[in-house]
Amino acid sequence: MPGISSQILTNAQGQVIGTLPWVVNSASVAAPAPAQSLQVQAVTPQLLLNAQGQVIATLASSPLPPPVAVRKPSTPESPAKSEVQPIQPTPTVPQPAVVIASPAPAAKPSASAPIPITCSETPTVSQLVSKPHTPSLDEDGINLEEIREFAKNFKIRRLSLGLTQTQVGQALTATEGPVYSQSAICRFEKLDITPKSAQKLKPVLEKWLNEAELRNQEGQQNLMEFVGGEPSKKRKRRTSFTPQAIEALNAYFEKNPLPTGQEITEIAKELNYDREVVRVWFCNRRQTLKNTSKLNVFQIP
DNA sequence: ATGCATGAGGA
DNA sequence: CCTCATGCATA
Repeated sequence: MPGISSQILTNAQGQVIGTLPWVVNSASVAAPAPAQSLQVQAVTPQLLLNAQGQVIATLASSPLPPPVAVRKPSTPESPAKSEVQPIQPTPTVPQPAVVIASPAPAAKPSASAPIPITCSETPTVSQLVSKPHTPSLDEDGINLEEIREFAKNFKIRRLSLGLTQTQVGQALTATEGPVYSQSAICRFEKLDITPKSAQKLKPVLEKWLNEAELRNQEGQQNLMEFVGGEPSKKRKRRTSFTPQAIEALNAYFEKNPLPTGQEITEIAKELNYDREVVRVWFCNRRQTLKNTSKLNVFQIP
């Protein structure tokens, strides 16, 4: 049915919540599309963002001048700045070789440049010598700047690939090594985590992203495609505190963020909530406070 | 994007 | 019990 493209609607997390048929200029769509087995998006996606920069929709248009597409010989910018990584665990996985349910690898004879990184900069002596750098390391000697830099770049590059946090999480499941959820991706991007966690995630995401970009260049967009919703363990239903309860809890927290077991019991009885739920509330409150006062305090996204 | 839950590890 | 790293579920 030429002339009709689909419009995919997603929520803030990039989860597909619906699709709409969309009629486009029929004159531009007559592509027989020979090699098209079962993938949905072999096109360059265009993202629609809201005020908060969240993806609210994805427009998939067909054969039109690709805005942000393949570019391997030239390097318009230098998103990947050469950076030294002091303590890289050096994973013993030489080639994880992303294994996804893809129909056929399809011989793509086109050679690809594995590492499109180019340093066209000729550093001057002064640059080499006097590098103010301001490494701003944290208590554990973690380079916060580097993390922030990468987090920012990661998001940009992820969006350039037209991928959502959810998709990255799913794709990660298919690859070997550590796996992280949409939540983790989200928190990493906004640095709503401890520097320690961030440092752990960085290599994983970096490696994955590089491979994803490579696939993209080769047209092999079959990086993901997996909706395998496997049954998960039963979980206690999330407690929803009333506004009054929240208010009371916050008041208690201000007075004493670390109540004793006895105090917890009293508070729980007072507010008529399960004791364990109240205890966990305090734990989470303390944790949230910590996370949002580290890497995050310096930036205002 | 975030709130509550889970589970490992440490006193 | 606490902290920490994470994730499911939900707003």
